[in-house]
Amino acid sequence: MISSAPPTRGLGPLRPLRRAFYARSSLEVAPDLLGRLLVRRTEEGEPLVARIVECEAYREDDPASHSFRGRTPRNAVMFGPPGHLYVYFTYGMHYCMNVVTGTEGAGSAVLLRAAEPLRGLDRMAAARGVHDPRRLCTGPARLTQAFGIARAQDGIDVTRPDALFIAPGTLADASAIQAAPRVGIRVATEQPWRFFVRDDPFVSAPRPLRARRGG
DNA sequence: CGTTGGATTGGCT
DNA sequence: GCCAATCCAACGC
Repeated sequence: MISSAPPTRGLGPLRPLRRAFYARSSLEVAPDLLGRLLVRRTEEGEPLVARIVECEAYREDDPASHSFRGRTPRNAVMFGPPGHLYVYFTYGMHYCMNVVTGTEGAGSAVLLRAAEPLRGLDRMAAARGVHDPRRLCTGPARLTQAFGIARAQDGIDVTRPDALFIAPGTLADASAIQAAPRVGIRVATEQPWRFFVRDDPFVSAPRPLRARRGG
């Protein structure tokens, strides 16, 4: 018996991608995040791990971006150095998380929208209040809630092997990466800056996970 | 200082 | 398909 690990793919090394990974255009970083592993370390237990399957690029010349109208206290982290976490609160109840990209002062980031939970599903379920694996990390606010990310994590450095980072995992096949318009925005809807793994069941649809007749 | 609406989700019709 | 939940940033006066 070599291993008692669950029968998933090997995770590879759980160490952070370096800052150079993030120091590129959000349009380059976003598709390069698909298949990577989001890793959450807390004081207790093994780390939470999920495979990123969907994200969206935002940039400063982009009317849909929080950074479009300049720096404010809320979006300040977006204008800082790459490789930091930008967490924002919205709709009075939800947090969403981005990784800052590009050069310091640019104001670009990638919104993490959905992931396939791989480790620590029980604790994700406890944080979310549901158990269906497809409802744990499928959607930006769900992902953030499952990972215990909130205002306190705004600005943390994701190139450190601390609270939250992204490990190399296995980049999704280029042939499986699909681009489409971003979700939930009212402007710049013509830009295909949402990137996701085609046919992956953990990608969020505009109305995901509703019971479908015969489905 | 008042108003508006949001990079969402879950529940009901 | 529709809408409430529930806070607060952004903006106009």
